[in-house]
Amino acid sequence: MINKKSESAVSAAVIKRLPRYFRYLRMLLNENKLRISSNDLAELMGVTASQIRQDLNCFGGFGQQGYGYNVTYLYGKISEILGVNENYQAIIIGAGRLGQALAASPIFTKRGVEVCGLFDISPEVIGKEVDGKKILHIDEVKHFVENNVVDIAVLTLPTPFAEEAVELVQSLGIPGIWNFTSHDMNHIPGCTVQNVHMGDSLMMLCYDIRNLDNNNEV
Amino acid sequence: MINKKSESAVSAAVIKRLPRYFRYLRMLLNENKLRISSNDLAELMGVTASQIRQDLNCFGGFGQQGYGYNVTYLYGKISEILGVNENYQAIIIGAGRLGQALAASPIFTKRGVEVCGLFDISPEVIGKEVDGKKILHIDEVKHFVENNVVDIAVLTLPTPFAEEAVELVQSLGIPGIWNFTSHDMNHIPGCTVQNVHMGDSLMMLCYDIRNLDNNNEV
DNA sequence: TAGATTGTTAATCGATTAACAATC
DNA sequence: TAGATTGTTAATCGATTAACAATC
Repeated sequence: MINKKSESAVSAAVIKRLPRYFRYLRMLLNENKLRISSNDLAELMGVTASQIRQDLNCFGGFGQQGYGYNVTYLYGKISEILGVNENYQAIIIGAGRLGQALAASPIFTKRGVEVCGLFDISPEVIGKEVDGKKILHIDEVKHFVENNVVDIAVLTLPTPFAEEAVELVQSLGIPGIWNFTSHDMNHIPGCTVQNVHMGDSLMMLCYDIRNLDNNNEV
Repeated sequence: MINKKSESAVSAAVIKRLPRYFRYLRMLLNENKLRISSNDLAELMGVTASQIRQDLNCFGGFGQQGYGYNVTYLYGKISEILGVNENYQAIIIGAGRLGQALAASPIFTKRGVEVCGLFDISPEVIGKEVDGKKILHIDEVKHFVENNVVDIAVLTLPTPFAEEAVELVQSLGIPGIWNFTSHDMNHIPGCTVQNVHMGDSLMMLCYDIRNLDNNNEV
């Protein structure tokens, strides 16, 4: 059983780093590294050992003085914290190129999430099979959610339909929204949202390129 | 001409917020709002007016006392800062479902970036046209880059090939990497990198769902 | 036991917010 | 001019880093 050390929520700054720990620990496991100190992990990841120890201690003492951290154990704990073993079920709303790409990729299964349905409005894609699942008409989603547990709605439809989709997801009582549109979604009552905002990432890249070697005049 | 106010670089925390300002200002323009105060914008975006004024002042005084900000002018300035008018050229390395989805989406053009080439190794996709551009064999990329200005390499190939791809991009002298693999890319000499890490986003979503209503026992 | 390394407290640093003088 | 709102300095808050006592 995992409990936060206190009643106070763990800060977003810490949560944001957990998936990265998860990735590095998985890598260590693949290399059959069974033990690692905060110092060695810090060097590997390019962060401070202090930060690693502080971060992990938000959730409990996973290490052992004089020894370090057992990689298998720590990986398991972080998986638990991140809900990797919860077998969350996701539906994809908007089965265009992006929705289909995600459905066919290992991104979900690698993290213990299962895609259980795809929905769209376009007759061109409805009925098509992606990764063994048929794309259904969005009108069927209500019936589907009533008969299946759905934890996550992946929004891969065009941005102009984002607001509409949020209302639908809310009305269906799906707790998690994974938002790929460029529509800002914050504070949706009853839902928790992760905004991917790929466009923002591209713009930051452009900023960085432009400012690479002090060439900051126009 | 845009200059940072001092020689010191603007903090990453500020840069990360610029695309969001860009989005909101575009929205205001679409609504024919020609003028906005930091207070009104703050309310709209759910941040403090102080933060907005501080952020903008990293780049210059774009407002006017007693009046506020001219939306058209401010949008132009932020576009300039983010390099929207630089007409950056991107090639997509890995023209699978995700690469094709991005190439066919408006994500690039909306931000003034142009996709000038797609590359892959799979005979199944080579020769195929996406958004009017033919997918070429990766062996042709060197020749292509020698004859075309390329600012950005979009890495949409499977993670196991990420390291190889980085070396290639580096050797070609492409300054910007937009990384969609789950391979961590930091401190690549000569390159600036933006990691999308969609998987991390999905994991944070799972964490949030699991911790929605204090259900933090396993 | 001695050495190593954690867990945790204290110090530092940076980012956010508040306040207000400058000024349109 | 008076009112409004910025640009900017000062105060607060939170996050990161350093230090070290606890302990395996």
